[in-house]
Amino acid sequence: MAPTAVTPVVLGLLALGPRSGYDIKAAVDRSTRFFWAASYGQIYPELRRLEADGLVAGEDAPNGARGRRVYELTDSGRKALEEWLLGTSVTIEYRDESLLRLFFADALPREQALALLEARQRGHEQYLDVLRAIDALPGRDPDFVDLVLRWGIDFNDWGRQWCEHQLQRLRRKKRS
Amino acid sequence: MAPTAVTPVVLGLLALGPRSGYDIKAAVDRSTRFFWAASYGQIYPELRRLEADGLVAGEDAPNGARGRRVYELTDSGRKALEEWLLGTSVTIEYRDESLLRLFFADALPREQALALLEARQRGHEQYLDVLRAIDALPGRDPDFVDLVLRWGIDFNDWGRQWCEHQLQRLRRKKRS
DNA sequence: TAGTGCATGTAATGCGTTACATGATTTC
DNA sequence: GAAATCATGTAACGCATTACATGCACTA
Repeated sequence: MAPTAVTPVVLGLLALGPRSGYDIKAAVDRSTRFFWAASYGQIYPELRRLEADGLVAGEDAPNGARGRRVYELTDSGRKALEEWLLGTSVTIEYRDESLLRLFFADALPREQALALLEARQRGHEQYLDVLRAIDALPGRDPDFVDLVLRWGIDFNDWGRQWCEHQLQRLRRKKRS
Repeated sequence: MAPTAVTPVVLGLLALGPRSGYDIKAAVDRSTRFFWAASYGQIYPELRRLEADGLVAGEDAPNGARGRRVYELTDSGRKALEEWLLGTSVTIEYRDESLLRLFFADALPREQALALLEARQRGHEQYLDVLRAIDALPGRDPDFVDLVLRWGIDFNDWGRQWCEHQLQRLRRKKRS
């Protein structure tokens, strides 16, 4: 089966340990969703496809009468993950409404345009709060999982400062 | 009509001057596509919707026998743009395969994992080249158009340095 | 016992890209 | 005369989200 956008997340998360579809969705919402989202509508069908292809192995692991199916990576699954990790595809999709507003902000009176920059700065600050709260959670993550969290924190901190700096620059420019 | 993702781009670009659908697509590909893409399949139907709603006015402006329809913003179109500019929606969608790779890089031998960071750094460098070439193009842009281009350049420059710095840190850590 | 969380799954919907069709004009 | 660019437009396809349905288990 041709891999889809959700394939690497499922394989990658299963590489960190066996999980159910529900668990995978929960892990995504805690971690990769900031740069790679996935929904139930993708995860469950994908797990069945991957099992049919022998990349993951599912096993029923009910809690009492409540059904539950836990998947783990097979050897070919691990190999497929490593191949993807070493691959060269570079999908980047970015949609940022705040940047789009800034881009068209010349249509506004100067003060309102600058307020958009301030709003963007606050957005970074709020994001920082969220990520720092995740960072403060107990338990240590593998090195590269932690590295990516650090990226999120550093990026938003940079973005916050960038907005501040540009605000100063543009206010100076206005006066001159 | 309820506004869609493509509505603000069309209104915003028309605020910078009258354009055809083709022109809009070309402008998007030169500018907003980095953070807000749009395709013909969105732009042409949207122009007809906006005209039906009175937000833009189209006029046939053929080049010889070759058909061409140029649109300009009406007063209510400008008002709709300003409303969106002052709105509070904050759509952010981000899909970055390079970050996803890093996130799962613990599954690789250390050296190969670090190579992923190096690859990300090169990605930033290439992006920088593209944006700096755009920046070097003759003609000056409105302040905030220029600000967003500056953001792209500064962000990639920051990202490049971040990768470099983390590479050093992780290599040091390995030795200890 | 009511509410929340665990757990699986799918149908409907919406959105956006890709690819194609058509044809004129300009440029080399 | 060929190739690239200008210009409009749509149909098909794939992808992803949303929303819903179902029901068990724990906890306050």
